Amino acid sequence: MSSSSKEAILAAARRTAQARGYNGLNFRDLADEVGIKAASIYHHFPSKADLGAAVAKRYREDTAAALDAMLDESSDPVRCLRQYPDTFRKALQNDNRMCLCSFMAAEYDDLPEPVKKEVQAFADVNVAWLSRILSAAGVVRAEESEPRARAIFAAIAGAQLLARSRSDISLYDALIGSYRAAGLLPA
Amino acid sequence: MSSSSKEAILAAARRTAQARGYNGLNFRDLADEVGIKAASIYHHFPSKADLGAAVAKRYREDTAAALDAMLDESSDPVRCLRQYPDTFRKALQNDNRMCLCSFMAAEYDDLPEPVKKEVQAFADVNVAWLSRILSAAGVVRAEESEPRARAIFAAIAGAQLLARSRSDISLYDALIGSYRAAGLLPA
DNA sequence: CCTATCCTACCTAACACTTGGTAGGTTCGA
DNA sequence: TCGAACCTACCAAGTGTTAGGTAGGATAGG
Repeated sequence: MSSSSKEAILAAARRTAQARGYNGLNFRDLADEVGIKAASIYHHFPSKADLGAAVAKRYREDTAAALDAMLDESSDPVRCLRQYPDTFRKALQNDNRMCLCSFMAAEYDDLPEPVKKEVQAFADVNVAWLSRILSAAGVVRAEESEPRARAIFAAIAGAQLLARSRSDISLYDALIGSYRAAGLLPA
Repeated sequence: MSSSSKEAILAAARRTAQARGYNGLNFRDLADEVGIKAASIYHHFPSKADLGAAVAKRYREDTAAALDAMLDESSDPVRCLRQYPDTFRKALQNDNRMCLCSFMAAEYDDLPEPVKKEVQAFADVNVAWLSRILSAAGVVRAEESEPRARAIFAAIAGAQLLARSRSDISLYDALIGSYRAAGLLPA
């Protein structure tokens, strides 16, 4: 298959970057994981910056697809809103990993320009989706749905970060519970 | 002065780590900033891990002192609660930097054990302070003050992260405003 | 049908550079 | 004269990246 190695590189890079960030990526380890040599990665990606951008782009696309699939499964926006935190929970379940773009947000100063763009695009996808759902659910006034979407996105990213720093997924669950109790998320 | 270089190293390391993380620290650049040679840092800190732990410890102590000073200035807990987000805002104002321990929470997998401990201790300090203030303010039931404190801490860290990824401090302000509007923070 | 050519996907081997860390000095004030 | 504070000079490991090569399949010309 023409793309099997390329896909394997993308997948391995995503896994690593969700644990060690963009700066934690290196061609030798990546190549080892895929079963090829470091130099061969250049056949698929012209530079580390390009690889990083490709990984972030794919991550965003996958997330967008997952969110849309959630909508397809249930047209009840409140149900979708309840399920949303699970998308971030999955990363923690996966060996205490975190959202790729949260990590990259921290690394922002060191990021090549195209990667920065992708990080922002990821946030946009999430906020747009949340905003739509909030509107549909009617839990906030129309003009408040986007600010609220942003607040929810930021708060959940923060919860994931804190839970990661304690390797404690039950802390994540508790934080989401507190967000609901406080009224940030619908109870 | 016996400690002037040591203090200068700590200060420079903190500045760098708030922009590039623990992995972004390196002895040569650090030494340049302080005006000494890289090897001389080893006179003050036996290893990078020790330096990292010392920086995080000092960061926590400084934060604890600042929070206590806030309490001294005003005994009104609601007022303190309103001021709390400013401590995170300052980092953003300082060249789009972020909380040292949020960055290190992302880098968690790569952190030496003593540094991990300090990262957790920093969160503990913040949560304990917030919890005390929330109790004093009586904005939540007593048994909810600690969970709520955690939720506030996590949410604010997330807001800082998102604002950083856009180099947009007004986004941070807007997020804090949304937290208040949603009821996570007292209005 | 055979052969020359080309392309894809990979390889080995090296490059220049950065990293944390060490060995062994020198300087200088108490 | 002793030790704190700093130095020069180095090392081994790891980094992104490049040069140049090879195996094997597709393709086209005779």
